[in-house]
Amino acid sequence: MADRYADIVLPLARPAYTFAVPDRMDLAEGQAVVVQFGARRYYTGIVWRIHDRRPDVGHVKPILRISSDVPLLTAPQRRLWEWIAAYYLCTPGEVMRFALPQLVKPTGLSLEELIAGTFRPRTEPYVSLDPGIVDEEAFDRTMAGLIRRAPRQHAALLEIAAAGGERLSDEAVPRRCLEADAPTLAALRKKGLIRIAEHERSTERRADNRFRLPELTPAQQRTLQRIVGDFDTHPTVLLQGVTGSGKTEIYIHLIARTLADGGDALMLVPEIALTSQLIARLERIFGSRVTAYHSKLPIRRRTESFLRLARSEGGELVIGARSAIFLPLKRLRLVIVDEEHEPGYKQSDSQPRYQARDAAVMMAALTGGHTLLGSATPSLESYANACSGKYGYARLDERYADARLPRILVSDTLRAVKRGERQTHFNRDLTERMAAALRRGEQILLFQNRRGFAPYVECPACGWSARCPHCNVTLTYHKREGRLQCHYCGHTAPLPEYCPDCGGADLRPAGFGTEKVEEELAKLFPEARIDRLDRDTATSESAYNAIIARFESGRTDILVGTQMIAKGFDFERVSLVGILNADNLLLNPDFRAAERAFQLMTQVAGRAGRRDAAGEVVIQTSEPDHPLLRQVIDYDYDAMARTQLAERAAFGYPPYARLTETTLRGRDRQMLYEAAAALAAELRERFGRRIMGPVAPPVDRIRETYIVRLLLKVEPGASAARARAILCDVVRRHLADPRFKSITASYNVDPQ
DNA sequence: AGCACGCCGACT
DNA sequence: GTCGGCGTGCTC
Repeated sequence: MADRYADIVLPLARPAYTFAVPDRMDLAEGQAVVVQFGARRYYTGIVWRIHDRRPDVGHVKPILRISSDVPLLTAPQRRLWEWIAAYYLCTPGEVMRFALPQLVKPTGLSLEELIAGTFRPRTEPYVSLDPGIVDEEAFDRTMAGLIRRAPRQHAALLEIAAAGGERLSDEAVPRRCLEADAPTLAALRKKGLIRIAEHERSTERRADNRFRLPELTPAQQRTLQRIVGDFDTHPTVLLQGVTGSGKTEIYIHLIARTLADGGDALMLVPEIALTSQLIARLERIFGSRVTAYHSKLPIRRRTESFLRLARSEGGELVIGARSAIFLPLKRLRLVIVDEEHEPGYKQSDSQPRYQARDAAVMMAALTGGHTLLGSATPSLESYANACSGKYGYARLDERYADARLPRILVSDTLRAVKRGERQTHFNRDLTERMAAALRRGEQILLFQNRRGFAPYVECPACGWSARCPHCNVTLTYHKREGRLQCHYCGHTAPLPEYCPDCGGADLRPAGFGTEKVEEELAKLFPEARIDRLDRDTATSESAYNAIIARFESGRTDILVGTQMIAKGFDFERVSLVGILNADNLLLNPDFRAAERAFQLMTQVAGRAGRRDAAGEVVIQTSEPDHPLLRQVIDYDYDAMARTQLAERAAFGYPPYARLTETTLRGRDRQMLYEAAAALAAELRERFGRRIMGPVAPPVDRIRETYIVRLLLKVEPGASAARARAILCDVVRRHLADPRFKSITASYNVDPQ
């Protein structure tokens, strides 16, 4: 028999390495194995390909053992990894690091430790009757003895017996399913009447498919039919539904159909931490079929979900963040991407820098399933795909109960200042309406796109401002700690008393964030109950939920917040929404700025308006005539899309071009810029005007490391894949120059 | 990514 | 005289 070899993907930024398959090892592609890599390191890797070609190296190490009884990856998943690695310019190993974090053990483990470190499932206490009383006679005698002197123990025993089934048995029931309290159970255990033991958490699925589905309005019904019809001819359908039209109900019906057929459904949401309300609703309908998943769960929980799904035979519903696309759903038929326009679907900070929405479309294609992209304000990429017929398209324009969209008023801050109608950050247009709303006992949402108190501290006398010594940014003033902090490297410094430059004593926090807005509101409306929702106050899911609950129950009158207030919840009593400063949204130079601004303002505006009366929205800006505002006021998505698509076409931006961003980093600024300029020149020989830059990003130094970027634009029709291959090749050769040894390059394909 | 191998400063 | 700093280089 010929020698067998296997290419093993390891969780590293390296290509697959080839190991020898021991003679009697029964190995399949997609399995996890343990190998020795280097002198002292052991890794779990994934068998990518089995073949008989010996690699051209002196020594080929053998695979040490198979480490999983279930195949960890389905065939479509391996194809997805390959696609992500090829498209987003990383290695399959980097995809593995992210997709299977439970297999990326800390190093320094001995082989024994690594092997012993195989997964231990989560357990919970289970209670069972002691075998000694599992007998009608013995049980009755015991019960009779307890009924007078220990009624609670009597009740508890009865409950345990009843939970075990019709007939008396020592079957174990989960502790959490019992009403009996801990002391009672402890007493029973002490008497030897019951046993309590840790068991693996029960994983049985409920078998029935009769879900209690929400009823659809006629409009929703029509839209559902349209989607189902479009799925016959299009693997992907875009559902554009205005805020409050009930896209979720349609999702639920589609999920129910999928599960009833024995298929799996995956629902991606942009920020899973903020969707506990949605998860609860899905659990009420689909019971234990629901798995919530995101990368902030403890590894143990993630592993448990992962293995349970790997062993499942279908009928699963996963609701998760972008990382959930990597779960081993064997019968994936439906992927729903909710709020598909959200930038959070693109992973930007680390490899793999993938766009989960696009990966979802690819995954559904690989499994022959369907993808539904849902949004009130679709990304222009998806919208263009719908217009061109690449995606199916369904629209849902009716709000529930004919709820009207809130009226939007643009308030000119400069004019308000001139007329003396501006107090701190509030125009009179806004304060008057706030006062009126408070008088009527209605609630107010205020949106400010910047958290914290003041983004910088400056000296009005000489213009000095506090900057980070390690990064090229101003330090943010955190009032509560009374310190300055760098949001990039974490450096902190005390707030100086005097200006270090001119000795001036009048250092001022400048700019404003949510914390400052909150403080000013308290002065303006001393009797109002004010709360704040941003990353600083919603530090955990429970803190977030508490703020939301206070507002929902009417214990808060005014809620100030960042984007966070635009997500998830619908508040019935909100009659007024204020956008405190639209300027930074409108004047951002990014090519996506207008699209983002429209999406954000529309989303925030959608929070206003009760079932019975239209709400009002006040947008404060110094650019009241900006054409985008007209489109926001009219809720005219189509006009926005037409304008923006025309601009993108004229200037060659997505969806009319594909972008790849190359980032160069180095500690030696001079050398970095030299390398970048030379590289750009070399690339221009190949790509001409398709190369832009080098450009220093807004923050061009972080932790003593300088950053420059180059952008490659490839027009439709040309092969973006080929262009990227050439790009990587040129960059690799260029950086091989010994002078540029300390410079690193990274890529971001389709940057957001 | 890690870890080894390899050449220059403050410690027993 | 050695312990250890982190700069390059390799891992089937």
